[in-house]
Amino acid sequence: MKYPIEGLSHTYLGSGVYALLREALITGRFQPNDRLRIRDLAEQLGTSVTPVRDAILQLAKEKALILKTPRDIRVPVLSQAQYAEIRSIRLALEGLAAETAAAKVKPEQLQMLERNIRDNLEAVHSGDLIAALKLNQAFHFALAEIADMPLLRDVLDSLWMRTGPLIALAYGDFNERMAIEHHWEVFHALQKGDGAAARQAICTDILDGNQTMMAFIARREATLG
Amino acid sequence: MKYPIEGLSHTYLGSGVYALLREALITGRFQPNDRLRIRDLAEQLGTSVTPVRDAILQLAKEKALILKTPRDIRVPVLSQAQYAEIRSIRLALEGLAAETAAAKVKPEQLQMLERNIRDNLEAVHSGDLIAALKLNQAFHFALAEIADMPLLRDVLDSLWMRTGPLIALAYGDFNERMAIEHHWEVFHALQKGDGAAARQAICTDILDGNQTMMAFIARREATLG
DNA sequence: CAAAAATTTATGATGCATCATATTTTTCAT
DNA sequence: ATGAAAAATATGATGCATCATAAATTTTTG
Repeated sequence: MKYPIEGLSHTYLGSGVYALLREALITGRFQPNDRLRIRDLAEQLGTSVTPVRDAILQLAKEKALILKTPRDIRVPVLSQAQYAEIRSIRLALEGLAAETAAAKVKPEQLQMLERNIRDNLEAVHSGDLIAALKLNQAFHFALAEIADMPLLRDVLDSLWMRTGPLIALAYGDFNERMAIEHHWEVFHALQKGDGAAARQAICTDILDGNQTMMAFIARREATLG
Repeated sequence: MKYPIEGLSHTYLGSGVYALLREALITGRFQPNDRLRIRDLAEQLGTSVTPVRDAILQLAKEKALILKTPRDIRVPVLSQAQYAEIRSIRLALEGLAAETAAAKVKPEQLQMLERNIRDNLEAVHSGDLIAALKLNQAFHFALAEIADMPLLRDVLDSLWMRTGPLIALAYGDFNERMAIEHHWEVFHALQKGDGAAARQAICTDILDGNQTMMAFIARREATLG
């Protein structure tokens, strides 16, 4: 697996490495409990260790990576409790974002959302898991952007990165279809400017598939000790 | 001003520097728009630049510091919009924490809260601003801990760090008393196990003084351009 | 052969030299 | 004196050498 780093913003190699690792986490290129090595990554990326180290320290701060010991860097394995907590936080924050978005959404943003949902449907039908995961993420983040809440958006980003490896793994394993019908409900609620309905819909979307995921984690915990 | 770094966790000078800078931000030792220099800090702390750089990059990622240009590192100035957004997020998350805490709180935790409130009252009466700020913060974080939501706690921590310099500045400027009477309401709600009341009380606490703070920001924005 | 000890290896932390660039100061022509 | 140009300075980014330590491997010993 190669990660070319061509053409990345100069004056900040570290940011480029960060972005690459982040992407790899969200699209499941790394799996929970995978170990990362600064030197290896640096070699693959063709940089020195410094930018890689910067990026890894940042990801570790967000808990998107774990420094089990000072030199054992791993993709974290989420416990059921951690997954449940993230879900609770997402319900609160994405609910807030959706509700706020309903009062602020502009026509072109609705168009953008509609486009996203259609693309996502297509990706799901054609079995392109990575594309579907990215579009799903984009939809959720879009609500925070429409709500004009960039800080909230950042918090979501951080939460998402932590569940990324697990989600990708689960969907990859099950071959289960990602369900996005609730995105339409969110869309229509925004269209009507109905904040309460938008909140309700996005929360349902988050809760949808929750049982399956909790069961998946439970099974993993049982298997791997 | 000296920041001794004695006796800090070995195997990680960076964490120590991070903790010191964090503390300095929250207690108002740095003011909004202050510029920080890696080399200066390294010298004051008696370390090399590497750990300082690590810490600063981390703080920048959390937006507790801003890299205006790659080499102009500053304490961010919050706009009214940013302050308002943080307030909205805090209402959602601390509300969730308080509500959850009400269902889980243990007697010794109630004692701890009571102790915190009494200490805080004392600090306010004796005019010890720094102590009062720290105790206030500890109270809010305690709710997340009682709710057993460590991730939420981390998010709050990050949000708090961003408002820290502003709050400290505002209170220092006004000589206004920090009001903590709502902490008692939270306490009694937790005692009764009344989640809704706990949520209500902590939200009121957050909103209390909100007008004053918004006005303060507005005045600053007008003054400083 | 097994357990303990010693050695080697792997790997991140730290410090620091160098580089590029932004900022400041100085110089100089008008 | 003024503004432009040039030089000097300050400062973060990057790469890398070195260090400390944990992990793995080999050797030794009973």
